[in-house]
Amino acid sequence: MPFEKVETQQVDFPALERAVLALWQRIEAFEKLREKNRTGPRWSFLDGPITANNPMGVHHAWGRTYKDAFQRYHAMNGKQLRYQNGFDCQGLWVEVEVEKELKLKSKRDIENLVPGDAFASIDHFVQQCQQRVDKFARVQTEQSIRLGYWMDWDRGEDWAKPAGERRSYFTMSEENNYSIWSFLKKCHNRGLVYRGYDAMPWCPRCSVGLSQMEMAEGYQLVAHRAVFVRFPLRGRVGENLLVWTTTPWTLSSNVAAAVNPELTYLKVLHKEQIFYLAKGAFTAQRLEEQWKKKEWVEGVPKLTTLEQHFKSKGGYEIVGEVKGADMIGWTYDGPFDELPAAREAAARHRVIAWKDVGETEGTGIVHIAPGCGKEDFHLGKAEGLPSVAPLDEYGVFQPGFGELTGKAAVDHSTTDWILENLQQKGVLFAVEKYPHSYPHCWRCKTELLFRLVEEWFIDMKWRDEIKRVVEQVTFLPESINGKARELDWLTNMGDWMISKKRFWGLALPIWVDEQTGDFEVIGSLEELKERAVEGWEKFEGHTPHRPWIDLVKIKNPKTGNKMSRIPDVGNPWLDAGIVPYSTMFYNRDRTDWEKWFPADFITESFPGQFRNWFYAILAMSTMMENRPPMKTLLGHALVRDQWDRPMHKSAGNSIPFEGAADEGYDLKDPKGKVGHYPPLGADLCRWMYSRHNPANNLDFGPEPAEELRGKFILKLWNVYGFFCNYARLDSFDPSAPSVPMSERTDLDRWILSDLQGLIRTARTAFENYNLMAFCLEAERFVDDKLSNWYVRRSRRRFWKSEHGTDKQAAYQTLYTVLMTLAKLFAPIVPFLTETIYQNLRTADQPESIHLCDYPTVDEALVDAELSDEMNFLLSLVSLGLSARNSAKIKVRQPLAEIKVLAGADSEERAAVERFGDQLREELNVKKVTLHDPEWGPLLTPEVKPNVKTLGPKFGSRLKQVVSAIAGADAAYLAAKVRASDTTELTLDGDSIQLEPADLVVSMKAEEGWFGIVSGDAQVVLDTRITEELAREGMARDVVRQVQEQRKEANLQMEDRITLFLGTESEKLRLSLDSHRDYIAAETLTVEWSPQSLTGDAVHRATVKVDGQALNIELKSSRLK
RNA sequence: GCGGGUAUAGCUCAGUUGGCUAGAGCGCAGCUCUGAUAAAGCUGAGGUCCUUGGUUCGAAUCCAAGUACCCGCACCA
Repeated sequence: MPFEKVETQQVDFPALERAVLALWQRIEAFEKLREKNRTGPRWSFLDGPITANNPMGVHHAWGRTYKDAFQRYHAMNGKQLRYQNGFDCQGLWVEVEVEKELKLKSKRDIENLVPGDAFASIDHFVQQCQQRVDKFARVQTEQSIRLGYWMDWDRGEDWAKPAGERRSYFTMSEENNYSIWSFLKKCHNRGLVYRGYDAMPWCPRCSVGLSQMEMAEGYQLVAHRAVFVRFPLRGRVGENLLVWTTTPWTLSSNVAAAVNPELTYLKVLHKEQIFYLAKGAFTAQRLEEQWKKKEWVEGVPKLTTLEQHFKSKGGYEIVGEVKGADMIGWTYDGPFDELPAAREAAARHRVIAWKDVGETEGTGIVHIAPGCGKEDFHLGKAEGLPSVAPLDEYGVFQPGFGELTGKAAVDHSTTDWILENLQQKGVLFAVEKYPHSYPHCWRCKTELLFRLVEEWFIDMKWRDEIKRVVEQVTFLPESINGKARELDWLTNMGDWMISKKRFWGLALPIWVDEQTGDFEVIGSLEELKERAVEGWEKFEGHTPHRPWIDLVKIKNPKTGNKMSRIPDVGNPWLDAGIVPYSTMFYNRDRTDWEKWFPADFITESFPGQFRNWFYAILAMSTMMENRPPMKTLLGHALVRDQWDRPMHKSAGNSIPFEGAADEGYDLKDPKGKVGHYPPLGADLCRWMYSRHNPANNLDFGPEPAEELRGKFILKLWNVYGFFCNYARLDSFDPSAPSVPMSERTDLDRWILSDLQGLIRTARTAFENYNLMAFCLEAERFVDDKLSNWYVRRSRRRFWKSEHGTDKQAAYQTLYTVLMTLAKLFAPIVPFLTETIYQNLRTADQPESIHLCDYPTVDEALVDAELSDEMNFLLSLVSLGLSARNSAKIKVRQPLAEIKVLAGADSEERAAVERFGDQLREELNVKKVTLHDPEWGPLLTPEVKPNVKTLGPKFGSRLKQVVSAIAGADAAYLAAKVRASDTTELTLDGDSIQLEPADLVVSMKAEEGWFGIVSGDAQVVLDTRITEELAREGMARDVVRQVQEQRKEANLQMEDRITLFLGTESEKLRLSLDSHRDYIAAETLTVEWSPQSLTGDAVHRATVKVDGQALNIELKSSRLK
């Protein structure tokens, strides 16, 4: 079976990949792989669900490459796998996109989609969400297939099935939702589910409260107008508290003012009024650090101290001090006491104590609005103060707030109105722009505000149980210390807010008796059916989503009252967190579940996940079974652009997956210039991801990609092409009997030995989830060892015309190496390796490389000694080339001799003896001599003064110092320098000190030789070029020029020629005459023409060899 | 503020349990090679392995402190 010719110019890798996809489909490669491993031992991978809300980007491909690579590796080792991909379906992110599509602006719009019919509206909206998920799940499926990700993907007819019956798992499936119900039931049985009334972070656009996890995502540095306002004290005429706030709208709901009892407060007299404020706050350089570090909002001036505020407003006088503790209980007039809603609070304004009040920001007196802040709420509760809740779910002032009613809290104009109003009342002391990090909705970027709401929580007081489970999991990569991060989160996290006042999501199975406040958690569909007293018929047949599930009512066994489901949907991390149970059908077949649980491996991008998915699966699994859901977790960092900036569609620096894989893409550089780039193909992306350190962000883009293509993909491809293109000419038969190792060359046995090392590295790397270690080693193997040494040194063995054992050995060796490499790399670059394999395989080998076994180490081929010796040889070659380079003699010019002084190591000497021929050829010398140390040194040190350093030290005495150095024993000085010792010299009776840097040591060889030293090894080259050597050098030049002309003449590699060489130069003629046979052999000349050739088919050129003109005329001898 | 991590060439990064003269790629400079050929290779310059102290025969590696950056948590008026 002949090999296909391999194109090595302009290879279209994406096209080859598409051909491989077609091949896989045609031969049903994936199905055959599953069948082959059907009864194998299990390897359980659990996919973290990808949000099916948009097309996948290149950043998703990192994790998916890992997922695929490890699965393929284990499959090649005969393991049985689940191959189940997951889609995350429910939640606000989908809702927001659907809102955009439908051009809806608020929750109100959603409920009015079908005018006047909230039920139908919600039903429609929920269906739209579901359809969006289906749409993008399909898109992502296609993209993943193109990436080469082998999963049990849904195909045509599968998409018509309910979500729960498809091949991939969908978190919107009934199985998933009801599994969460059983989790919540377990929590409830332990009394952990509770209803909380609290000031919660709230997004006024989405009309939804945010959990602690979500809060963390959305902090942004923004500047707000902060105000200093005075609260006149009651019963202390002319005296005021000075308070400060960055959210003026909350003043409308002021109830109290807090001071730190421990702090000292100043009485500042200003314009006949007394102002109280903390002593430390008066002169504090506010945000000094941030200003210095440039953590600032552009255009915002530097903050001034409070003292400066007073100065600039007409001066001040400090007239006394008072302890914070002594201020407790004072009463004051609030800024908006005239509002009806503030009536109750107005009567009770007083100064309260709060130990957390500081004096580095603000005034040391904190305005407390229990309806507008978490701390405020808890303080108010503790102090028995009323709460004023000013905002509705859209962040708009409710009735009772006078002119504020109907205004949105975060509107600029609302703040304007408030400031003006305070000004009119004469209580506004100062306004400033204040930059600070403020929470925003992570989804829609709207500024959050705090609102008093009722939400549902899981009490996380059982966090220690989760921690014990976490202890059993291996977190990788080690350097990011994932376990510590997870434990840290578990220590600090608050209770889990599981409710969302939205539409598309898990229906929280909480039914409430509104009259008594009793509530129940339903744990399954069956339980609900049993308990249902109303609405079941209408609900039956629907998925447990709004609005249908809301129709079902149950009865409170205590009171007989009807109980209704709370309208809230669930936090989406519940959806993703239950998948170790739901996707393995925990509630359906516990035995089967046990076979796959816990997962051997999960991998996701780590930023955020320690409080999201990792947290959710760990917490939920602890509650369900008190067991870790996975054994090993591999996290990876983020994909950035090639300039290390975050990728953003809007910045023009994100790369769509299709662009990277097939279509090419545009990219805007930091200067704003847009460039168009060709596609990379999936394998190149996969290799980029696999070779990268998962702990570090990856800078993805055309430049790093090109670099890798050049140094790895193309190198491998060129070697493969080299092999095939010669093997087909020679009709090499891979199934012919193998040449015994004893008859193979050292070079053959060396590359095979090092190949075993690479196999070992590969296996260790895959087992330890450290692909980088393997890929970097693989690059070195392909580049340095295979391409740059083995193939280069072996080329002539392939070219020669006779078909002897040596040629067969070379073919067999390279064939083995290529086949093995293809299998080693197959899990990482499945397309390229399949292409190579398909061309190399024989009929008796499996149809696809992915049906092959992963290579194992053959200890019989390992020869550590040979590897060491070869390494030394490589360093000698490098030394020799370096010597030639320094002596300015090009490699083409042959030289008479090289002498090598090896180190004390006997292996090094052995290497010189063993590989003398290699050294001779590679360095183009006639003779290699191993120098015996007993014959004396090859090189002697020569020490020169370093006048640059000596000049400043010795000034006018420099000349004397220089001659003293010249007079000293060079070997002694050199030894001192080598030992980094100070040298002492006597100069006119004085002793002078010379530092190592004052002396420049070089190693000199005897006349006519040029030497170089590296560690213990020394190499000297005979640089004397005799007439004969010069002639030979010229002959080699002639060969090269003729070859060049062959190429110019468009001759084929194997074409024979008739050649005429004409020159006026006597030297050149002599060279030609004495090397005629050599030139003929190298250039495939079968006939020498004594005179100028004639005819159209003659290719003519005049070139220069050694400065002399040479006429080259040649023609293909076929045309004769 | 609390906790964790990192700091190696101009840039991006490797560097296994402490062990030769600390490496690669890109970039830069100078070359070479030419039947893998619109490919490839070599050589060179460039290092306070963040700083200081400690442990050790020996530290880029281990320990402590400091500095800078990154991440996580808490983020407040």
